[in-house]
Amino acid sequence: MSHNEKASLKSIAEKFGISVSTVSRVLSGKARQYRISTKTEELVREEADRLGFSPNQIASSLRLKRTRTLGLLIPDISNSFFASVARSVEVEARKRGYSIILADSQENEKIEQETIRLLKSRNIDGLIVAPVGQISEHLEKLHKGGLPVVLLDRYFPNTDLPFVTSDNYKGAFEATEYLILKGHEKIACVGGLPDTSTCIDRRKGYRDAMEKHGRSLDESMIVGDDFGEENGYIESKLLLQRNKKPTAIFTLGNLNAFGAMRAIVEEGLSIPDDISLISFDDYVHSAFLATPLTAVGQQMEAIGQFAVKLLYNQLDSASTAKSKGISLATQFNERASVKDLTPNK
Amino acid sequence: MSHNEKASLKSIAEKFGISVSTVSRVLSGKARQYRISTKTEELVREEADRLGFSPNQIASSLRLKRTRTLGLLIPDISNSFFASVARSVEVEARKRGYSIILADSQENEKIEQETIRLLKSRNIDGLIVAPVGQISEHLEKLHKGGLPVVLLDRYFPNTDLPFVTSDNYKGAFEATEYLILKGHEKIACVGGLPDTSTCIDRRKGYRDAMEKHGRSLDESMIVGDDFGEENGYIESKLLLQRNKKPTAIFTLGNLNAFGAMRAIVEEGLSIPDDISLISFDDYVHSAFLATPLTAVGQQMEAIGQFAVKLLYNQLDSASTAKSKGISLATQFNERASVKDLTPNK
DNA sequence: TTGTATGCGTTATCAG
DNA sequence: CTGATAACGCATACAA
Repeated sequence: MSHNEKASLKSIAEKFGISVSTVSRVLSGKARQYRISTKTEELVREEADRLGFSPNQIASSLRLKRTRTLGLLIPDISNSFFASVARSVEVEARKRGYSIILADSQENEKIEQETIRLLKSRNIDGLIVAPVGQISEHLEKLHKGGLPVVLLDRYFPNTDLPFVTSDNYKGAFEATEYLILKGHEKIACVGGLPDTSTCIDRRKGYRDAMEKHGRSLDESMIVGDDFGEENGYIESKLLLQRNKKPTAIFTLGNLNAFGAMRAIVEEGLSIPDDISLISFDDYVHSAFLATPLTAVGQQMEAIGQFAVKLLYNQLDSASTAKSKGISLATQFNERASVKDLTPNK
Repeated sequence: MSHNEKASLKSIAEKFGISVSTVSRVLSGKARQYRISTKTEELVREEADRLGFSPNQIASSLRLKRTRTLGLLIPDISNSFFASVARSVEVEARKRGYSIILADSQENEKIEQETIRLLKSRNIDGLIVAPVGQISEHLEKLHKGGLPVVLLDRYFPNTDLPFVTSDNYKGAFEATEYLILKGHEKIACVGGLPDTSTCIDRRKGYRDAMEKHGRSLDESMIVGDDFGEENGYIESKLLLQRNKKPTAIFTLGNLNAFGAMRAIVEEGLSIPDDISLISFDDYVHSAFLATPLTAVGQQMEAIGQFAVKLLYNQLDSASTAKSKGISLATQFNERASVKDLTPNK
């Protein structure tokens, strides 16, 4: 039956004694435009269906200089936040006929740079990237070189690279204010990679909330080197062993929060009785944690969709929309990890 | 400076008045083999570096009929199990010079089939797939058509498609036996998509453990339609409202477990005092759950690595290794979600 | 309504 | 040691 060498426009054309162009036109939906006879069109269509044939995208890409492929470069796809965003990106991209080449930079700048080069050599039409470091040159160069780029989660303030992120400032501000209104004075801010926009904005939200409410700003309460669990653990542990412990910890990322929990448990303390905890990044199953965690949720699905949309605006030359960047609202999910220290009225 | 049209073998060749072939040879590391003069080689190398140029993979792919691209088709990349496996696959594949086109079938057979077609038209060199349904024809056809395929997580017993999965039978057997040894009689088995190998094997493990220990096998205690949270919730809820409630629930997947927890909480019961819970699939942060969850862990990273390795065996024509399938050991993680019902000695 | 011819950028073959 | 050339499969300008 199907012992053909390998289907192609040519093989189909030969089978019916017609030309490759005709087959190409039919299969790329241009039968109308070229006024191909219904008979011919049918013939080709049926044969293609029978063979399960679709034109070779590689050849097409070479010819059209367009691969309909997007690069998605993520620091850690096993992190639930990024996994959710990635899913959204993939689904949204496929809707528009684009495939996703996934790459994991493993939170490593060098891998990020190498991978970008790799992706470029694969002729992606656009790149969605959650950058690892604070260096933006390589991305700006790409962008200026004509490759559509959209930043995810983190952005670079001094560039015009479009981005999609949450309103990190406001989310952090609200979380901190919530703690303050619950009567907390000594609030620690734990975790985050210091030079990333996410960390900077969240810390600023924290600071401004403290100031607004006249809380003294103890800089030694703002600690953290990255978004990892280990860092949350270490910094929390140190904080908890001080003379003047904080009464609340605000972690800047979901992994930081789990590290903090580990430290808290290890110190024999409990949440929220001994110490309150709030985290940026909500967790799918936060409600089932030992103490249901109060957290700042992000709109992962929307982030992914916007990223694709912003990229699409750049891909579609007709589009005039030149969005610079988008901040999405966060959601404050109050659960049970914060103790109310205000005197009962 | 770099206001070149677009770098290519040709543009570089012209710049130095040499031939495209020579440039190609240098840049594909065949300078030695073709005994290119050191001078020429240097020249080309430097220029390529200066431009950050790598040969166009699309053109190369067309010529070589090999894309160095693998398809990774997953039912839900936002599920932490698959996210971890995906990360491992991507890292392992990149090590070997392969890129990953990620596709999410959204637990939908139709999307799976369409996507496979899409991936094929993109000329992937191999496919790693965690199939949604119980239909294997499309995959067998692919495989017989010469496309290397490796199944992930689930396999089809009556085919010779190579697979990587956990030892689901043994993991489930151990979990069930553990419950029995803790004195449980009425043990429910909740969740799982009935016709998948994972579900079948896990249920068989459950059944055999029950039988081995002379427990009556109440078929109405084996319930579930899929691996989702909602199904875990519904089935658990129904079980808990029976006259003769189970004293323990064994869920067949991580999402099922969260559904079960939700039902348990909603019924005003507590784990493990009122009901014990064990789940297949461990959870990164199971230890921090309200009741630290006893669970059967899988080796996500190894699964991903093996998948790539098995695929690689097929890609590498020189290889004789024709592995049929691999089962990886599970790990039983005892925590605190199971109550000991045995009389104190 | 259809066909012919060209080129996309690369690699392999063959020829020097 | 190097070069010219053909071919990979497709899409389009041009021709009929």
